[in-house]
Amino acid sequence: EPSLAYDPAFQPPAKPGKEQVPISRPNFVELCERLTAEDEKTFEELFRRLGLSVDWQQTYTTIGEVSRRASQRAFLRLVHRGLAYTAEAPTMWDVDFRTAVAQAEIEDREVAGTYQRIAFDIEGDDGERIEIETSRPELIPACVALVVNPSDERYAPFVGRTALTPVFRVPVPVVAHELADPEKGTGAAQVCTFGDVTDVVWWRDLELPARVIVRRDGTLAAGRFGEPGWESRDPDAANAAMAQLEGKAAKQARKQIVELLREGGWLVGEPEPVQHVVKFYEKGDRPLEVISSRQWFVSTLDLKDALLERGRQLSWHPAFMGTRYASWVEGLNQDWALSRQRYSGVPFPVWFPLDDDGEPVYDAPILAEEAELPVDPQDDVPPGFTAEQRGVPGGFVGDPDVMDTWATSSLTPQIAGRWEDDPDLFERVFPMDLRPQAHDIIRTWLFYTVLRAHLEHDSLPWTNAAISGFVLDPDRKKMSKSKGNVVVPTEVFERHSADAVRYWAASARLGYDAAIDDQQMKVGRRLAIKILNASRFVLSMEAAPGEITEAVDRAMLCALAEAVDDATAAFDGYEHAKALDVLETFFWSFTDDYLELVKQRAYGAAGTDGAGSAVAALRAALDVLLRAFAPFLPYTTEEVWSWWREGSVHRSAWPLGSEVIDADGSERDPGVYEVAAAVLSAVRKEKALAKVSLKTPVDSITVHDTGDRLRLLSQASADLREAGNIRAIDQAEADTFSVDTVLAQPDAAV
RNA sequence: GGGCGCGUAGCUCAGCGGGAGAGCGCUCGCCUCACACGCGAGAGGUCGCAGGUUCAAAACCUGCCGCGCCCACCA
Repeated sequence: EPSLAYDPAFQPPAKPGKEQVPISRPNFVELCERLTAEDEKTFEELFRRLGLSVDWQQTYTTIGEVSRRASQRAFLRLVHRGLAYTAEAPTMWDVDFRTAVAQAEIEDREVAGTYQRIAFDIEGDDGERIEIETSRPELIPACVALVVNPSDERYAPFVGRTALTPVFRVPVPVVAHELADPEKGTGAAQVCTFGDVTDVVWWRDLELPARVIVRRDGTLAAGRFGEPGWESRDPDAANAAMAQLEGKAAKQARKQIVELLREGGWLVGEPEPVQHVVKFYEKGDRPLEVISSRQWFVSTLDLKDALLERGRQLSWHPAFMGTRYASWVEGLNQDWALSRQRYSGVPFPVWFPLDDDGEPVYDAPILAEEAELPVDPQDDVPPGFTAEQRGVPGGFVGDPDVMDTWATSSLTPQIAGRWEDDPDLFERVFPMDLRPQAHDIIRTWLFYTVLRAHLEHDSLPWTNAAISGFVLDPDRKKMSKSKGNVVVPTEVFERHSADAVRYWAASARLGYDAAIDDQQMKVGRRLAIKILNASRFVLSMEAAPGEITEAVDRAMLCALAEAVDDATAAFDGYEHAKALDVLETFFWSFTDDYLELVKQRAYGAAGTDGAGSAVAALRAALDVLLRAFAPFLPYTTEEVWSWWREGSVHRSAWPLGSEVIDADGSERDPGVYEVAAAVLSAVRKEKALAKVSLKTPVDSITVHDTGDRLRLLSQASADLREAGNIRAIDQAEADTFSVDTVLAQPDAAV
């Protein structure tokens, strides 16, 4: 409640009740700051727990001094270059929030409405009429013309003549304009100031007068009919009718005027209920009105082509998201309405001089000096004035408006790069590499950021845009507070661990929605536990690592090198889910096949050299795998890393295939590993089908395969015999792979 | 009205010109000295529908159907 004074003792109720509590503006701002501090803590705890690699010394707030200065500086520079301007213009307006809103904050909603067919009399004649159809008859007092398509022969005789509005008997011209659609309604439309954006176009193009009747709170009020600008052939009737609409909101006024139309015989037929699409402020409950008001704008319409080109220069991940940006830019129909009639926000660094009558001179704004920023024109005094001159004729007044929040957010790269405050840093980091964000704010955060960088730096703000989908609830529904289906991150951390949640999140591709999936998180948890156990096992081998001489050891490392290179390529293409998949596939084969194959040799079954080769290969693989999994499972990998390595795995280098195996220049060939794993798997299958334990001895197996693969198999036969408890391995050349297995007879074992 | 994306095993998805796949779930078996928070195995699909191109189509082209989203001057 703006009239209340600051109350230092004010305490909000412990629990919010239904009753609104009046509070002064300074107290309100204080509470906002308290809540913000709490929320910041909550977010930091959440981000830390998630294991995000945030540099916590590089934080900023969008209302903080650095951001206010950057926002105001960027704004002033646009004003000086003529790219930001103040103008009285019809703008989309929310009658509940009582502020202008930008095109980006508007959304369409389908609502129930009614079309009424209404007759306008042609003046000075014998009962000729033009009929129109409208869903907003309450705007008839604001009607300034009737419009038809120039090619519409039905109405050609009327163009240039004068019609009289029903009820109010206001003379309005019948005019022609291309945008009038012969197919819609009757083909003739009333032009009102202002019913929608099309009205604004007609009003501007056809240079029509304005008769505004919608006030900023959404209620109706007209001028006095009969006076200049409000001509009427029957002023008394017009004023009497208007008296019935005065002060009513659009919806109520609509009912009222339909009655007046009916009484006067101007209503043709009965009103027809329809579902139609109406523009709403995304946070609003009532349809937007178009209201003329003084606002700050930033030029965008003249830049469409340049902004489309910026969109083409940007690397989109996935690529099709660039289409959304393009269709948004192509559909722009107004400059960016930058000012908001709100309490909280970054103020404009602007004052207006007051003339001798105490009226603001909007054409001559007084701009702050860059060196003084940030300023608050409500407290600070403009250059050349004294505090006593505030609000008095010949003095000045501060611009009361604040900027659209996107005015600050669109400077994120500049603010984070300490634009103008640290030129060396800025030079090094701008343009940045990557903007990660979801697709819902392409038209706002992404678009405005591209716009600001284009205007201020003649460049893109970053080279890549990684556009994610939404996290949906477990039933694939969009989460919303009102539906009560919001899943709080801390809940899933508690249930599954941060690494498991990251695993699930990393499995979702950019651009596609992902539903909260407990099963998938359990799989992630299982992978994490498997890494812990396998690592413990590898590091428990007592044999000293030696030279990697065994063919199967080298082959496993070749397979690992390929997996790592595939994962690297996937990451380079912003396909983190694919990178994870490749690594995971290798890892499960590593534990299920390779570890089983070399387990006995690593224990020493084939002597010191064989053990040394196995242990060295195992450790080399583990070292690489931990680094490769580190971005996905930061806690698990860091834990294992701490068992045997110095420092943090997150500061170690990303692994490359070349460091694993190519050092000696030999060719990569994972063949021995693949063939041995296939044979081991075939033997396990026989045991499973026979429903016997996997340690059941095997008398002999006969491997049928091509000569090449049999030669590879020979290099791993000792490991294979140990792993499968096989006494003899026979080979037979064949075109296709198969294994005959002869299990040992139970009585033979006795 | 225009556009984008998606429709593959019960579920979540990968594959995007030459063998129909993975994980989960389900069924069966196994306490094998890293892990029973585990291990092994099995069953399960006319790849939305209809045409076309091709020696060959889940994949390419055309049309349709369904779902989701974006944009639109919606009188």
